[in-house]
Amino acid sequence: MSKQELVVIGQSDETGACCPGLAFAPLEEDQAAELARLFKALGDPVRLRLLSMIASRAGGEVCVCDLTPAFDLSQPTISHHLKLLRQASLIDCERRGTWVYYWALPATLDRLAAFLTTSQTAEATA
Amino acid sequence: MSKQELVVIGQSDETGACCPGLAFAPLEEDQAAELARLFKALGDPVRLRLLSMIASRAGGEVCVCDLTPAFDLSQPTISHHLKLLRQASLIDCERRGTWVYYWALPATLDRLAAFLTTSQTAEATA
DNA sequence: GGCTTGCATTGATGTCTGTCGATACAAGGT
DNA sequence: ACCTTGTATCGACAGACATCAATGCAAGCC
Repeated sequence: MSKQELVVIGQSDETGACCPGLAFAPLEEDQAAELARLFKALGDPVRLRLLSMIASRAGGEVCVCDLTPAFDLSQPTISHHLKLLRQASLIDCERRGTWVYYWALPATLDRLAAFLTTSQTAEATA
Repeated sequence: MSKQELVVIGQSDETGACCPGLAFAPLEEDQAAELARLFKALGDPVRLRLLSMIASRAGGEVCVCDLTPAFDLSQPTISHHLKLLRQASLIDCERRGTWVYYWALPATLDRLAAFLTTSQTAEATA
């Protein structure tokens, strides 16, 4: 166990447990729309790589200037993908001086993970 | 950075642990493409509802004739979405007499859930 | 001030995708 | 054999999306 320093960012959706999990009850229409929006954000290889690069970063933050050169794509395209990830509350960013830094929002990721998990877990107390 | 080449995409199903999890290492390009394909299948509200209706079904199976009338969409459209879910290995089906029955494939769901989970779990034995 | 660099936004374009009607196929009943 | 019903496939079309070049904006530096 390393001192993981899990930050628990001031996350948006309070409980996060919007729905009982895919395998336990049919989705309501609005929940399906909301979740589909999030999964759609994950449904692109560039965004998945961006997100993994950000989420797996040691310090928890990545400068855009480190992300862009890792792809064979134009700078506006990377910026566009980062925006979509941000709109899905999967990442957030802050400008510090000249550079902009991105970090992952684990709450949203864990919420999606919980939704997909088919085996019953204890945390479904909501 | 030399022996970076071990690709290990041989697997596909069974164990499911294709990659160490989004928060623990940047994705390889092939892995990102493969996972994006799966998430894209989840990135539609109709498919999410279909999948949850199938996965949460008591007997484990649902007849298409029970799925189609639950939507305000044409029968070919539902059939199309079911095909996409099947191509993502999220569900499978079998024809029995006149009707076709669908069931969920938890392995793929759990694989995606594990990939999204940000906290370290014991099963990361790969 | 003016110049340079890092990143976001805009506008355009080609491709992908969700949807439908029409049709084909499969199986059971007559 | 024929008809009926359940499901999949085909072809077409409108809207969404990924991508780029051009431009805008913010911040540091001369």
